[in-house]
Amino acid sequence: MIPLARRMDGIIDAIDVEQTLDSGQVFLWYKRGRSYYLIYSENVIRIEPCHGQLVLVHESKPMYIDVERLFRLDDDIHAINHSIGHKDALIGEAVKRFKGLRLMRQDPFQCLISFICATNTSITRVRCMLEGICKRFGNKVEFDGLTFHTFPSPKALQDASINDLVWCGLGYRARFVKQAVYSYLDMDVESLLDGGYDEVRDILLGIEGVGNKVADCIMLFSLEKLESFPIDVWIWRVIARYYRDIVGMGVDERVRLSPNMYRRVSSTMRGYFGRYAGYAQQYLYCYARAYTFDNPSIYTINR
DNA sequence: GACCAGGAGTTGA
DNA sequence: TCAACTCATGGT
Repeated sequence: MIPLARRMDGIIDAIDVEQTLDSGQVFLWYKRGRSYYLIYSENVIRIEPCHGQLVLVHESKPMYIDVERLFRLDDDIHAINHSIGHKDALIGEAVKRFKGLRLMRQDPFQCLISFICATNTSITRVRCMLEGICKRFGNKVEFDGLTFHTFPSPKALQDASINDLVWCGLGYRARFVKQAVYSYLDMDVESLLDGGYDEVRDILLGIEGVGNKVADCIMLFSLEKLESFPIDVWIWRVIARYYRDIVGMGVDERVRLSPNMYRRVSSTMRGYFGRYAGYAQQYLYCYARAYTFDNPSIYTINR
C-alpha cells in the first residue's frame, strides 16, 4: 500500500482517483469493481483507492512505475492550491469542489498521440481511437483475468500505415499521427523535459497536427511544464464569461481563437495564475464541465 | 439535418 | 494577421 499525497509533515491527503482519471487528461483507463486499470505505455497498472487515501498498485510488466510520480505526489498540492485558489472566487470554488483532483505525469509519447487524436472530437471517441491503436499495434495482456491491449512503443507504431490508422477510427488525424511518430523518434525527450516552456512549445509546434492547445496539453501532462494553460472550448467559455476583464478586449466565446489570440490569452492566464497555472486550468476545466453554464451558479460567484 | 466535440492546416484577402 | 473553409465521425 502506498500512501497518496503524503506531505512532508506526514499528513496524508485524499486523492479522488476517478475524478483524476475522468478529468480529460488521460483516456485509456477502465473501472472494474473497485479497481481502476490504466494503460501506461506498455504496462497495465491496477489502482485501488482505499478510503481515498491509499492505493494498491500492481503492474502487468516488471517495469516499475512509481505511483507517487504517476500522480505527481511530489507536488506540494497544499502550496499549489493555496497559490492559485486565492486568486478569485471561481478558482477557489473549483478547487474546493474538486479537492481530490490531481494532475498526472504521463508518458510523453502516449500523451502526444492521445492529444493529436483529441482534436475536434469528444473524449469518448478519443478513447475509441486509442483503443483501436492499442488493439492493432499494442500487446495483448492478460491481467487479473482481464484482457487489455497496451499502448504501442514509437517503434511499434512506426510501421503503421495511414490506412491502418484510419481503420482505427482516426480519420483525417491518421496522417498527423503517422508524421508525429517519426518526429518523436527524432526528438530528444530528455531535452523536452528539461527545456523551458517557450523553447519546448516551439519544438512541439513543429510536429504536424500539433497546434497551441495540443502542445500545451502535452507539456502540462507529460513534460513537466506546470505553467501550461491549455485552452479548449470549455476553458475558452470560462475565460470569456469570467476572466474577460483580465484577458482584455476581443474576448467573445462565439469567436474562435486565432493562434495569436490563443498565445495572448494563454500567456495572460499563465501570468495571472503563476507557475501552477496548469493546475488552475484543470480545476476550471472540471468545474466548467460539471457545472455547465445552464447552471447559473457559476455566474453567482463574485470575484 | 444541424450542431458539437479537450483543433489544426490551408487558403485568400 | 485573420476569417473562412475543410478535415472524419459518432452522439445528441
